[in-house]
Amino acid sequence: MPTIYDVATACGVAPSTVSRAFSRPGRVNAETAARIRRVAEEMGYRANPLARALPTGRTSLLALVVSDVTNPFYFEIIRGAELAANAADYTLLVADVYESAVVERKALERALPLVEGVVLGTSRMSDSAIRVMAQQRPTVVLNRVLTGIPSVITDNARGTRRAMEHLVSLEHRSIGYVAGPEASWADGMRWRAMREAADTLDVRVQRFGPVAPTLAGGTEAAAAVAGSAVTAAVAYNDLVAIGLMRGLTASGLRVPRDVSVVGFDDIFGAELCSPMLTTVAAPLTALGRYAVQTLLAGMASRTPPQVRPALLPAELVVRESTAVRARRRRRPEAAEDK
Amino acid sequence: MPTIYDVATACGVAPSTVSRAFSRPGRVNAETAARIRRVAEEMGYRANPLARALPTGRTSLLALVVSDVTNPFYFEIIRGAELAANAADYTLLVADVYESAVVERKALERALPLVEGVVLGTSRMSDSAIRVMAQQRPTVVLNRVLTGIPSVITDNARGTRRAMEHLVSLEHRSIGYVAGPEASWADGMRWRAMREAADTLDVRVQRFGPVAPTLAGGTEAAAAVAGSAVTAAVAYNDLVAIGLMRGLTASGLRVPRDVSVVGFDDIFGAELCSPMLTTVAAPLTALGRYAVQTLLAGMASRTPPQVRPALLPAELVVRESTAVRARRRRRPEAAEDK
DNA sequence: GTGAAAGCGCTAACAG
DNA sequence: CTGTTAGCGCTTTCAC
Repeated sequence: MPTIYDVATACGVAPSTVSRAFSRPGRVNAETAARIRRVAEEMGYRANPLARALPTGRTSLLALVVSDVTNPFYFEIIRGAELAANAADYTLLVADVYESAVVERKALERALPLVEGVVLGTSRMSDSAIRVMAQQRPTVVLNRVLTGIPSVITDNARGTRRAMEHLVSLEHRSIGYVAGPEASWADGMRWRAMREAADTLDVRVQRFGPVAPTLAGGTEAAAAVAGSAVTAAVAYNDLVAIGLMRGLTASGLRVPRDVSVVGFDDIFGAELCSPMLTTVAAPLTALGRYAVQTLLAGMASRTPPQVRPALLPAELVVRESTAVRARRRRRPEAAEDK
Repeated sequence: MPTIYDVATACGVAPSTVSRAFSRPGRVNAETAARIRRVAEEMGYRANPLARALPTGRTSLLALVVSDVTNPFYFEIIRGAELAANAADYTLLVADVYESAVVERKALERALPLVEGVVLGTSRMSDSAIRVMAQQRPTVVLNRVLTGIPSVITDNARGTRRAMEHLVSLEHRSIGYVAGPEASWADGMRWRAMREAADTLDVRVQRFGPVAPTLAGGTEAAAAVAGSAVTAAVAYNDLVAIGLMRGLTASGLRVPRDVSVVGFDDIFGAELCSPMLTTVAAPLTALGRYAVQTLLAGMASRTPPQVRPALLPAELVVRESTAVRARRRRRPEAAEDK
């Protein structure tokens, strides 16, 4: 690997001139600059990023911390973030923390000195812990609002409203919500939006759960939903929705004929199930992309950037799990046992 | 951020002693070492990884290049790789290359000077390009054999045999294979293993396709499969298998009552579909883990490591898409049109 | 516009 | 066992 010195001697100039030719092309004679670049090219010279980073701190590395790489929710987010990072000539470091605040701290400790900024995807750390680390490096949080720290979130309220309007247009008048983890900020948001939409649209809503945000969680909620008067249900997320459909089917109901089901997020898998899931699609790629763009912007301007969270629009994707309410709700066999 | 100098003066020793206290604890007085560590701890000293890497080249960074982060096939691989990397106190850099050889080169160019080694997951680069980059940094390839370069692959032959045995035990005697991309090394492997198993087990096999390795590809193949005498089909991968089930269902056949279907890989989603897919599960996490362990081992010993590819066992996961062959094959409605 | 020189924070000989 | 001395390759004043 040739160094800047090799190029310098080959060009008959000082190393500092070579350096300038790359970092500050304006401040060097156009001709010499061109010559230097050409020679460097010929020699196959590549600046050593480590050596550059040591005096300047510019590592061209950004960290994206995800709570679980294995969760389909993140795939598109990672993709979007990486796209934006690469576009700005940054490399993205994805750290997986297995849903553990402890691992998250460790991963951050490891990565922080290496990166110029970090985006926290659904962090498991406390607000105060996040604030502490935000002082060390520019930070953007995803799916969480934290006053003083830039964040980008999905417009769940609007998405929920769209879902409700859709169900109402399908003549549903009594709609259930299968709640996710109590601690989830998104869950609170969604349930509140549902109640508001219910008021506006003049329909009844009923809350089930909370359940774990998994297939099993959804299945677990099926009995209660089946036993209720509800003709449609919105679930905390797609996994819960799919589990719910499965449980409903197992207890003798048909989706969507007897009960319509709507999920949240539109993860990979929402169109793998049968019936394919109608869901409020989170702008996953955009979320990732916008998060790093916000981060980059904040890094560029030394002033603390936008204080209010960026709201990215959610969109309702209508597939097969929702249909016009049946004239009469068929009683599930399972419910008769009770 | 305190530096090594701050710790040194605070302890009344030379900086090099502090350095030694951390990197070569044996070569320094146990007492002073302890004192240094304690003081460092108190001051919140953290070695600057950049500064350490510059003279030594030890960045504690490994790269994992995946052809598409968005492909569920990789989730577990990434998880496994990250686990192994972290266990060895390395950080994993995941680079997504959007199925493009060009992007792959670029990503590698960016990451190579930063990392100590790289694992290539289903690389889109040519063999020779891979060999060139393998000279720059220790390399391990996944799902591909490349003489001279360590690789770790799934034991597809055995997995295929298990699938065939399973189908035969279910009384199937005529089995189809829906082929994936011609260029796929795994595809050739699987089809060959099927033919061999067919000989051993005395059943007939028939090849369909090739189709794209996607849901649509599978759906596309459904007509041909439905029109054939085959009572069971093995698909190139899970996505194709799910698409196939869907297509079969659409043409009036029932899975598994009329046709049994088996996939490959056991991606997230294989148990989301209905019926849940019986599939030859690739040891995804193990693949990732073993790849970085192999890489690390190769980096430790200066001798070029194991030359023959590591074969990781595949396992048949029986779910709902396979069943005993029906007495008589019901003719699909669609097939009668032909 | 260009060269010289002083580091960035750490490691690795080399002496003592 | 410990201190001294050079760097790693690049950037950045500061002079000229």
